[in-house]
Amino acid sequence: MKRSSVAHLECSIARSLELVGEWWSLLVVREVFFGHHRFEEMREELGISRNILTDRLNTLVEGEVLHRVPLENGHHEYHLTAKGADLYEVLVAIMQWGDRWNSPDGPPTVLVHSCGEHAKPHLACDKCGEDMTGPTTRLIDGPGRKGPAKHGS
Amino acid sequence: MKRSSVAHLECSIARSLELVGEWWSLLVVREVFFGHHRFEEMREELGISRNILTDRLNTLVEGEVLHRVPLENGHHEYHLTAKGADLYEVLVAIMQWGDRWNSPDGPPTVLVHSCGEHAKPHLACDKCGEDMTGPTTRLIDGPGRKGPAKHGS
DNA sequence: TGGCACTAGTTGCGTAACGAGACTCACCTT
DNA sequence: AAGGTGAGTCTCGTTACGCAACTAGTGCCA
Repeated sequence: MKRSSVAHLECSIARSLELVGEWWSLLVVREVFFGHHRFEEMREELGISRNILTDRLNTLVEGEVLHRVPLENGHHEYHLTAKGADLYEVLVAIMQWGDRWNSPDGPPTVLVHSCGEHAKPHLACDKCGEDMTGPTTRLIDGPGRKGPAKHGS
Repeated sequence: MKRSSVAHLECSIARSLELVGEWWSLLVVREVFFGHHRFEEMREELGISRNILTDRLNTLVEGEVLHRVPLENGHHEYHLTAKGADLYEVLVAIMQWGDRWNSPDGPPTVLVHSCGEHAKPHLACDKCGEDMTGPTTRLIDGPGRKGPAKHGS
């Protein structure tokens, strides 16, 4: 049996994970964010096998998260597309969760904002600017739902 | 060979994925966020095999993302711990990315903020309140880094 | 131009993870 | 007592992953 697709779920989380939810995928994207654009660079940094890295890079290129930039010497580099760069918030959210719950000695890496502070980003409402934590929100069906109503409108 | 650990990476992203990065894990957490607390409920909703769901639930309980709440009839439910509830921002970030890039017909589910608007949450700096997109930030080493410096101090 | 090194893979093989369905076992219902 | 439901376990076949060895395309240097 092939690993199940989750495309039937009508859920943006499932659709995203279909593309970047495999083991290693988000870490490869992280490498590119950190400025490691070459195959061998990523391999040494992550300690991933060559064949797996090849597979993940191909998947990410097909999914338009990365694109290959040819170099003059016949080699090439992997760079983020706009879609890939937009994963920034996902990686930051995951990093912060790890900082809070899985880093007893403090965060290994800290974000600095252009305002000069060691900032902890948080989710804010783009309409009112207030904090958007779980209890302040609810879910409703959106225009992209084709199946039976799920969250009430 | 066992699937590689990524614990050596000294990275909160890697540590987080070590716990919730497996196939199905975040979708199981999503189910609990959506109010599906029972084994059969999640199984039917996700279409996941029983043995895999058993495994993922055990891993998430061990990792203190979920905990079992016993019911009077001998059964039990799975609920979020504080650590699990804190994954909210991660799931929202992933959902929004999917909304933007993988939902041509519009988002299947929409977040409504308590201010009454169909809001798109964004990352804001907790110090100055301004937007925190990639270009406005940089990374430096934090107190939890034990290995060689990586991002400069 | 033969030899060596570097980069970026590909191939083959062994092990671990996953998927489907059958089976178990406890409790509930009638 | 028979049947149904919830929550798993077991078995077995397929897929994914990890490693090491191999290949192919430069680049360099003598």
